Amino acid sequence: MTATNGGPTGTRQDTVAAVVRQWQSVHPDLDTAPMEIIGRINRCAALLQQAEDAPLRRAGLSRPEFDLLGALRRTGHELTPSELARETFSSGAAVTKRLKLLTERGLVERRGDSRDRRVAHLRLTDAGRELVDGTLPEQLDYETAVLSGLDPHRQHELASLLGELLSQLEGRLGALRG
Amino acid sequence: MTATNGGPTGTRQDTVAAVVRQWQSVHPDLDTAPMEIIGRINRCAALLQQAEDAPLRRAGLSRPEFDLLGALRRTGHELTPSELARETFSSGAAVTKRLKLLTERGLVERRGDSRDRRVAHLRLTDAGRELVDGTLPEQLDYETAVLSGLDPHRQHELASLLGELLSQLEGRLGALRG
DNA sequence: AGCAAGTGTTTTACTCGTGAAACATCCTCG
DNA sequence: CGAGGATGTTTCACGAGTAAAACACTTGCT
Repeated sequence: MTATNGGPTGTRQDTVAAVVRQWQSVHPDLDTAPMEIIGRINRCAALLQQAEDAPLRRAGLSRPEFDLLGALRRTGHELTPSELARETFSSGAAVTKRLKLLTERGLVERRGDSRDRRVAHLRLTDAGRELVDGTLPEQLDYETAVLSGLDPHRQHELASLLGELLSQLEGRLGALRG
Repeated sequence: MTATNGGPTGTRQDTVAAVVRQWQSVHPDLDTAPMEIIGRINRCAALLQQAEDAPLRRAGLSRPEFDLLGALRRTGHELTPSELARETFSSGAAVTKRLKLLTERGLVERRGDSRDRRVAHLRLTDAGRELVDGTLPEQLDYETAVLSGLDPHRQHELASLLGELLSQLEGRLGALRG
């Protein structure tokens, strides 16, 4: 009955596998393979977001906020709101809101462009940079721990496959039309 | 300068790789390996959610709504609101709201338990079941197309690694404490 | 110069999800 | 039997994101 599994390597079943099995038994004709990737990515993302953000929350930051600060830190120079939106994959409106909060908290400073008075330039304050630099190592340690159930070889393999998928998606999406 | 890459296999770089490179150059001491998995999972999930839901939206359903209907369909029997919440990994409040809309749309029916008058039992109406059965194949076809950039062998590999990661996460998360 | 079109940013109105409290009902045990 | 606590579900108040409109400014054209 449980024939799809590779072998008795002690691998406990994940919830997505169970869901897929249910669908198979209701619609044996359907090719449910995509669920095993997409369903798992979604579920992993959800679980990781819950777990992963613990060190960030301790620093009083949400992940989107940290992403914004991180973009400023890692690029090493000022960014405009629209650049921040691109860099963090969020909408301009969301960036505006976050910037408002983060500047109020003194983590980010705003400077108007002298030539073009529409645009703003954002940079980290000292406090902001210290917060990022202090939080990032903890965050990475925590993420390392979260992933430690997978041995290094598999982690590398997974990272590489995800990279391939992602670069395909980033290149091709938008070309597809439902 | 660009030494970490495996080889010139023609693989276009994904955005996460670029972000990781930036961090490396700012903090060469940090182990950024987890980002290559977690960052990519998050980014894939975001991209997939945008793309992937096209056939669902045509059916007038959001993904959470479809997940709810799908849970009823694939289990094949009635479910209570709390079972639906568990099954779709969402909060009870969210399930209540979705059920309200879906029953108003005539896709789901509610029946009170005769013994315990607190609990409700939900089932698909004929219209609901037809909608699920009509939409799922299109959805799967679409997902297949979205993933088609990866050859079948790699898809299988990826699914399997994600399954391992997910079952680790589902088992271990909560045991970790930031 | 001065207007139209374009671009960068913010505001607005709205949707959706959440946790906590409220509500309804059941169960247990004195 | 009836109070107290547990359990299933819904309501409430709120936070966060979005698309589209509004706003502010620049640029190019005549």
